[in-house]
Amino acid sequence: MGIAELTRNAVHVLPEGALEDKLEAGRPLRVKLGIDVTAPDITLGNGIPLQRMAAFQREGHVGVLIVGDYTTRIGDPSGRSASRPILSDAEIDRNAQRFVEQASTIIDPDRTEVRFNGEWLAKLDFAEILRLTRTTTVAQILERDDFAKRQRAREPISVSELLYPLMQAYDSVAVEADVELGGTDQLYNLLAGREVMQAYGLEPQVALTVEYLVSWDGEGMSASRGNYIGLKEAPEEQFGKAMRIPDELLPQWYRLVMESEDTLASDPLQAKLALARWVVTRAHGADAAQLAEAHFTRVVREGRAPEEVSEVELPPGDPVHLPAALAEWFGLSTSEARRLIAQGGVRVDGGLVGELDVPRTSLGGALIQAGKRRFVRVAST
RNA sequence: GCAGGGGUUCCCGAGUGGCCAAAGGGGGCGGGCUGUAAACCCGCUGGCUCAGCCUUCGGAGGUUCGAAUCCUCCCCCCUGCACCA
Repeated sequence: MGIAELTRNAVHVLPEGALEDKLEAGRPLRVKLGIDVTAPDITLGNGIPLQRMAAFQREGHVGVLIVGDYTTRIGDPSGRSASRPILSDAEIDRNAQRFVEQASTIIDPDRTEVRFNGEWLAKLDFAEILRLTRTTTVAQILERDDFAKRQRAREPISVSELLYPLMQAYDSVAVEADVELGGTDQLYNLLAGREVMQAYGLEPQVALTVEYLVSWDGEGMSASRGNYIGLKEAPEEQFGKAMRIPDELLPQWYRLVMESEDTLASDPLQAKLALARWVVTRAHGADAAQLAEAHFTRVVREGRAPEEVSEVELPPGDPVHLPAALAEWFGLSTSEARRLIAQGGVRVDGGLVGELDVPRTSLGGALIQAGKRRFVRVAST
């Protein structure tokens, strides 16, 4: 146990020796992790630092989960950055609600404080904000790698974005964090938190960053990029997406996600199946994992229809104009549906479709397939 | 404020009067193959009951038989200068 487990998969634990000192004090440490509310899902990527939080909790420490509702509400006023859409209050609240539920697949909810940063940020008046801004300099903030890159690339940086690290740092002041967790991309923000805490007369937090989980597209997993597995996503989705990662990423996923020391089985398919099973099991339990795997085997590997297929109604008219019907059933545009048919991607009861207009009688009760894994059953007349 | 450079289809990015629904790449989708929703190969990728029609190139007008491409005004971004409590 002890420190090795707490810092598993860590990249930075700064400053050196500080964590040890805090642990020696013997009191429960407050371990902070902030999460954005821009997307409704917490991802397997967020799971990596959450797993560290869980490790601290097992040692008797307290997790402090910060929901960035206020930071999200403010958004990015440049209006240019699509990566930070401004959400409505209702959406933010709904997302925040789901967060705790999702995070609880990893952390111990009984040893977790959930705090919304609007709780303190909303109360700051201008004078206090100025006090906060005096703790740092523009040069320091621009040092941060992504700002530096955008400067070089001559991309816009709004002033409010420069304030983000300070807001996050202030969170640490508000909750009196002992340790702040984050991906390696967060290193700057975590260190900024130290300086600001010090300026506010608090003992600065320890910055603990963990490796960033790389997704199937080779990019860091993030909700805004869409390349993620949600911690509470449907079992079949989780399973399929896990099977989607390239073989080369398996060792990293084993280490970061499963925290497994296993040298991988020589058979990458088996290794990946085991990973997929593991992910679904943690989120939904072993039974769900088994069902998800059965679904995967049946639909993806064997190319058969799933056991459960949702039922749809036939549109009026005879013959039935298939592009319009498919568009309706599968949420496509009729043009997409046409292409799908033209490319041999549509089957009715297993038979390839060539015609755009099909007699009504041939569709009643039929199994319609669009592509490899989209199925629908037409209600029998 | 002044000067210069920019805003193109989901993203990046070509395109400077007709051959442009717009190159190329990414992503996505479909097909093939397979050990997987890996890898690889091929195709498709604005909409529409589709050999045709309709709507797109920051916005609004205009020139022209014809505009993403030319003109006018406006909005936004970048760089430099000026300003700098």
